[in-house]
Amino acid sequence: MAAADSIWLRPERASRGPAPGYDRDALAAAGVALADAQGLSAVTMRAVADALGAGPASLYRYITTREELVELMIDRAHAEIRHPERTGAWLDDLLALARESRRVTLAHPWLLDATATRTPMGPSTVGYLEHALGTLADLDVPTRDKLEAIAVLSAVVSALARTEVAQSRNGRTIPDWQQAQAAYLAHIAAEGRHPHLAAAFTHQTQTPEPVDDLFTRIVTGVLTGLLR
Amino acid sequence: MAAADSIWLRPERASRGPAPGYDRDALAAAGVALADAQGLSAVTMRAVADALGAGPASLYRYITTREELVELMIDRAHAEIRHPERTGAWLDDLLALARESRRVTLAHPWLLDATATRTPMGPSTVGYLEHALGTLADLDVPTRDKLEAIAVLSAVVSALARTEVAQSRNGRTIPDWQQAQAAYLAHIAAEGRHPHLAAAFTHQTQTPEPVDDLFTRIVTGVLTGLLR
DNA sequence: CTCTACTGCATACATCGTTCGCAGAAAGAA
DNA sequence: TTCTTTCTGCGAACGATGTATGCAGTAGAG
Repeated sequence: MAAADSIWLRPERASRGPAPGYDRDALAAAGVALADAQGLSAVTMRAVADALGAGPASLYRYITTREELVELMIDRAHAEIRHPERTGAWLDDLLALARESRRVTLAHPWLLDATATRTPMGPSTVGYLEHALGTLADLDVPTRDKLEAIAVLSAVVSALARTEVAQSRNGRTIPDWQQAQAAYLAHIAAEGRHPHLAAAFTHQTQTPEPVDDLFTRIVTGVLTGLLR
Repeated sequence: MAAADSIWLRPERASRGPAPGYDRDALAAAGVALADAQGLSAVTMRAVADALGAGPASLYRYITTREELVELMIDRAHAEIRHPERTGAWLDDLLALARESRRVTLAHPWLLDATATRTPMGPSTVGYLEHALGTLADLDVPTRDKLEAIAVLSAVVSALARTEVAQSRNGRTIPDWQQAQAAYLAHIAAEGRHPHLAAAFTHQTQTPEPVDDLFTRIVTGVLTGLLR
């Protein structure tokens, strides 16, 4: 196995030897269950092995590294993104796809951590990309602009989902770092050296916009700005 | 010290006891130097302590956790973002600020890892935000929209810088995961089940646009889309 | 001067990803 | 069938990491 082989190009089973007791899908499912319940950091090799009833070192018969396990988990989650039927109106279609992406991200918040630094490409992720490009097929702009718009769209959806997750956790227990950040910002605002920021904070007290409206408004703005 | 205290609100020196041998700035500088040279993962407690000539446990007299050290590093890097003079044209001003942000991010690529999941607020980060809001002070749109636009702008600048960093590393040695991903995408394109994606890849062979133009074009599109 | 609260730091610990080596099982070759 | 090859699960161990603890020494407060 060459060093630069994708797990998606490597055969799952060898031709010789005893039948494997597990498979990639089982590892991915166990990892997703753990991450859904306790976050991505709970997905340790030992925890996944335990969940499968396997020994800690057995996982390395299926993956070469922990990162590959996360890749499997990401693609498994991305498979939950439904591809809405095309209506012909590219903006509506792309909005529908973005909403699906948001839904799955909120269902698996650890995706924000897993895809924070890069987005590994697996079958489902590639399928998502193909569908997004298909949505824009009839639009007369350079292919380059379409790819850029899709990339920016993903970044924006992630950013929005991140703030949503942070706020939804407020209902239960507020993480230490958020409390510390809020305290510091309050101090800054009270200090008087940042008038625009202080003004922005007091303006914040109006009735909040429904999240769905906010999502639609921002995504629409970004997409129309990029695709004329 | 309460659990939810920001490092920026905690006094740097105690009133009693011997004079500290180092200070927060020295820790941050050592961390930045290590990260610039070998990436964020090279910033271990022991490595930073060694760089300072200190023992491994000494750092905890200045910070309570490794994350706080990274916070110090982030704010130190963000201090390098210059705040361009306001010309009165908000789009030009915000573009200039975005270019500064890009410049600093490319100078300290580890910022992409450090700020991937959240952006901790320190004095410099707050100063950046204040300046960005000031740039939009005369614009007649809701404050809410301005904050959103600035947040989306940051996300887009990071996303663009990430691809730039990935491509610039290509000049030297290509990381394994990039080779693997390229091989998989080539396989997908050759397979024929993803026509739009395959078409996009072949279209890619045109003469590349200068990076600065690409940056300006995308950021302009996003901002005009969001701020009418 | 005395006391108190800090300082640097050696040491230790728990946890993590990963490697190694071995006994046993199954597929292909004979 | 029998032999050989190549896989399987996995116990045990290794190196690295973030962090806690306890102690000897120092400097400002009283």
